[in-house]
Amino acid sequence: MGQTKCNFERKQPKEDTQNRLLDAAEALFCEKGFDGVSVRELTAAAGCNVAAVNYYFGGKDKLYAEMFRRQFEMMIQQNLDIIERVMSEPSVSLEGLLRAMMELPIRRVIENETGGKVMRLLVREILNQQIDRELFARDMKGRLFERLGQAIMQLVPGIDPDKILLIVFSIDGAILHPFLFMEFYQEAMPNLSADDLLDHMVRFVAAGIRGYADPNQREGG
Amino acid sequence: MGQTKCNFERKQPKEDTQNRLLDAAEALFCEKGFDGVSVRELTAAAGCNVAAVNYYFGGKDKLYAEMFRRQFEMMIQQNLDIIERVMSEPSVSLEGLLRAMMELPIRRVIENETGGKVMRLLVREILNQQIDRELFARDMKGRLFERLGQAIMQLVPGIDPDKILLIVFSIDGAILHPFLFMEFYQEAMPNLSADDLLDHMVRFVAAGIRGYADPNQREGG
DNA sequence: GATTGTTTTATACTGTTGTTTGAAACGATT
DNA sequence: AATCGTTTCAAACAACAGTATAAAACAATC
Repeated sequence: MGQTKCNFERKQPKEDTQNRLLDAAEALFCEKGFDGVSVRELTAAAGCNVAAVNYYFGGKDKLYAEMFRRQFEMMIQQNLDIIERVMSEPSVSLEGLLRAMMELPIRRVIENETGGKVMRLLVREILNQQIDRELFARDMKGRLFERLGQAIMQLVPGIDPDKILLIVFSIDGAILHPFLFMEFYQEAMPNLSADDLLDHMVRFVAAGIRGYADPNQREGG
Repeated sequence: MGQTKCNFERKQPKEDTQNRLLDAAEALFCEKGFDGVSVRELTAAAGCNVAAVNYYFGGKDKLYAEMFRRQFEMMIQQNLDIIERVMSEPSVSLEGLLRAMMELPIRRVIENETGGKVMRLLVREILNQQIDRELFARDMKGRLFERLGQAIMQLVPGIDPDKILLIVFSIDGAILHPFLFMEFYQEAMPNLSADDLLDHMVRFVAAGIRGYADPNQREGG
């Protein structure tokens, strides 16, 4: 359906409006949520006809899902890349890993970039239970959390393997909170810089993790 | 408007449907969100006519706001009461305070009570920016967080007062995460009990906080 | 240049939304 | 029993939602 025979040339127009729709979806849905945006508003922003979203995606919900899938995939991969990069460094440390993982999202949300809004929307939709739970659970928990757990157990010895998932969840909670409530952070602490916040988060979370280390190793780095 | 002269008798019918509507609103909105529930569905659940919501509250949004205000007020007050109670005990400790604050919400969400759903909805709506930000900021941050910060500084000496708000926010993040993602916790760790989770959270957060203590006091309880 | 398959368009359709209306039902006071 | 204010009701309202349709515009092939 919707494929010309020569699929290397002349698919400019098709992918063009299709991508314009995806871009508009990203911007508008993140701003107002699924119900807050009408198909007409969406297509107006993309500069095409109302029927386009049905023609290309088969419905508003399908477009929503597709836009989400892409963003989500990107986010997971970025995080995995960061872990691999940091863990391959010779001077690797728990604090270094935590900072590396936290830096990108924090800076993004502070500078109010698109990536930040997408992640907020992601959480929003998980809460709204309007998103494919399987996708989230498998990709997020299965891939990212498992890898992060491995890395942390490697960095700080003596952690009970039964507890590592709880620890990873707590890290996630620490990252998510400023992400979700950045405006309250900034309202309560107008002079808070991204570096100050990062310093705090690394310090707090690292201490929390090291609380789980084998007491024999507790004092070591 | 809508008040009989003798206001001690015979306001049964009025308050009755009004409360039935608020109850239905609490249950349904928490389940499906504002847009997910129609006025007809709402009034059907409350067993009254569609016009009732406009008659009593002046609109769907006003009913929503009113139901929220009540729940929110209750939640803040409960938390403040817990802090006062714990802080007045002779055997008060940081771990004791944390456990007391975390116990109620965790048990609520694990047993899937109404209170848990309301809190999820609260976060959801803050993310959706559909709620009076002033109400949240003033009550939540202004009252609860300030009191909690005081209590913690009292319990673990040597914390830089400039950092206490960040610490309180991090505590909030630690509590919120299992709250928001309990189903993933249970899916990933089917045998996780409320006590196990509480133990972890208290341990993790307490360690994070004590990481901020004056090094001289670091070893003391 | 006619034909073909793809994309875009304007418009219509069906359903649902929140809200309004005016009359009926109710309960209590006179 | 008549009157009063209050509450409930069925029905209708206008607006907007997502989707479907059929014709037009387009680009490329033969």
